[in-house]
Amino acid sequence: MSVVRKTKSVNTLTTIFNESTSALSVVNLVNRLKSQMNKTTVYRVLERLENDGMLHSFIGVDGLKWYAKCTEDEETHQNHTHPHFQCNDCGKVECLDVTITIPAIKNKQIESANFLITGQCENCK
Amino acid sequence: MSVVRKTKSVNTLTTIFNESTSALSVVNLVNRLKSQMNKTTVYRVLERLENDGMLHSFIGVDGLKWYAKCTEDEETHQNHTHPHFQCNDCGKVECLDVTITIPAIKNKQIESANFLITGQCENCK
DNA sequence: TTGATAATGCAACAAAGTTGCGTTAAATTT
DNA sequence: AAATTTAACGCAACTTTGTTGCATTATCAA
Ligand SMILES: [Mn+2]
Ligand SMILES: [Mn+2]
Ligand SMILES: [Zn+2]
Ligand SMILES: [Zn+2]
Repeated sequence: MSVVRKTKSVNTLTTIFNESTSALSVVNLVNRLKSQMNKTTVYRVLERLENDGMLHSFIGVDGLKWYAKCTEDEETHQNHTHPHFQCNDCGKVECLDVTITIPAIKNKQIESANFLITGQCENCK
Repeated sequence: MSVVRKTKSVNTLTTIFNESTSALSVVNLVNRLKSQMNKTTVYRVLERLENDGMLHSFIGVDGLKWYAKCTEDEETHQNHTHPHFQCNDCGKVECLDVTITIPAIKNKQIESANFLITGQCENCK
């Protein structure tokens, strides 16, 4: 349990992620919350929410950090290995509910996998 | 043809990649070549070598940019979609010669895919 | 050897993310 | 309800990665 106090910042970010269907970049959040909280706070709250299992993070094509809400299944079973999709046209990033099977790689111990698929989303293709 | 002059910097970096079996991060290259060339030059030469099809790049787990030599097959057929492996213990990054099949994702047009698998390499597991 | 210009060095900059520390405000105790 | 504790915050300064503009250098071909 990383978040021990329900602060205004925690509530704001929790609400944003609960109301969003897509992933959100830290840069985006820092910008739109500029008047409400400090950028350091954004980084720290997101980190805590991830530790709590509410959010998960990944790196986008541009190298920026993105966060998305975990599904109930993920929160309980820590099954966080799903691919992400980033639209090259509108920039939207989403979690994909598909399973990608990783072949066994000889002499290597696999711990986690990050899949990032890019292309055109439903609105842009 | 992006590289039109065989400069000392181009030769240095070409040799490094020809002699390396693993991928190399730009940060690493900038550091070890500090006495030989400017960091701007490192960035620019790598960009040109990638445009020429000799190297390909990808983003590591840490968000840093990595480069690796393309295989002959990749140089000719532009078949650059292979996974990469990053060792969590020693930090080594390699290209993996395995095929990962991306399932069709409805309502989305897939353009490219980045796969990054992390774990322990042969030396560290 | 000379001339055109691709490539480099350098310094300044931009953007993402981190750190330290004093202050504020949640939550708990009295 | 007031006092206490300390998690969380704001702010400023900093670090790191990567980029840009421009003067200078060195490659290559005429
Ligand atoms: Mn996701
Ligand atoms: Mn590769
Ligand atoms: Zn789109
Ligand atoms: Zn290793």
